[in-house]
Amino acid sequence: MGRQPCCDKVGLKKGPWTAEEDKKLISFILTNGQCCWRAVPKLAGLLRCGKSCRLRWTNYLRPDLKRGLLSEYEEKMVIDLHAQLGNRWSKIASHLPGRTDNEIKNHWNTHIKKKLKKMGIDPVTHKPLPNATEQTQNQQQLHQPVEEQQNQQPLQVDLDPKVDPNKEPETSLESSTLNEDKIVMSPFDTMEPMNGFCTDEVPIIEPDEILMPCAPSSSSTSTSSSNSTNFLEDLQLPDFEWSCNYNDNNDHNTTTMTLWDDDFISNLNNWLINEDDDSDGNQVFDAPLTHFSRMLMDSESWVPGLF
DNA sequence: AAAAGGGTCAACCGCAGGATT
DNA sequence: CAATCCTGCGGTTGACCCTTT
Repeated sequence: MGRQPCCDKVGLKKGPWTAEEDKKLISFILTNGQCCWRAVPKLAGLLRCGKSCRLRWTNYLRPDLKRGLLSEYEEKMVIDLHAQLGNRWSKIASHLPGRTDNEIKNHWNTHIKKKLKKMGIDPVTHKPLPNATEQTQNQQQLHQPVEEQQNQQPLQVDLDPKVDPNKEPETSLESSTLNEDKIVMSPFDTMEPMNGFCTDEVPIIEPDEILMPCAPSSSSTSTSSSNSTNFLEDLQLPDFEWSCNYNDNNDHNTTTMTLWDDDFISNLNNWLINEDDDSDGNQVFDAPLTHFSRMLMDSESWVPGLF
């Protein structure tokens, strides 16, 4: 009956990941794609449980991650989405490309929560705090309370084209049966100059849409990273330019999403091939440089859902 | 210069729901 | 159909870093 347990948790390493472990995990996933996480540690030669590998990959190593602080625009998105979805961080994250649920959750707990409290907004209910009438006026300009949103015609943003169009539209933000795929944008959003950007227009990167510069491009700056191992900084992944038709409040016309910094290919190649002297003498990955770019360009080489 | 305190965030834990046997 | 596993999610923790005293 059933299947074998995922991991026995005996002799498995815990705690911060080392650069060496990151190397192994990346090289494994680059060559094999995301398969059964349970098998990953064994196949990749890691003394971690599959869960830990998945977490490390999705929260830290995935090349399509945006790093650095959330922009003002992203913050507003998070606040609005949180008002609709509550603490469903993964749902919120799914509307913010390049951001992870963990990242958003952390940002919410460390930054946004305090900001909202300062502005006199209850971060849980998104309603004005009882003793914060003064601040409330302030915040109303930024983010209207839920009740007022309900009185105004909320803008229905259908984030999922598969949603039945004949469905009764959600009119209450506090509906306990809120369809998480239908996001009611706050009036704040309707007033905010969106420059044509809607959440349902967030471009989804398909693997075959990822353009990998084969030749090293001119130097580009890597995004800030507060990485304990400095691993990604070392990688210097080449920039992936994706044009978003929205502005954040800093008047940026485009948002650059860093996919791979420009020296990634050569760095990774050096790293995995030349520098990879495992203590046990195993070469983790010995594909030539060209293999990488071909693999990354060829959609068929990707396991669906790798990103 | 050192200690204390606070902030940040990567990683772990436990649970739920769906999948598999 | 029941038992078990797998994956993903949200809450929490603790190590590290920065600022203040």
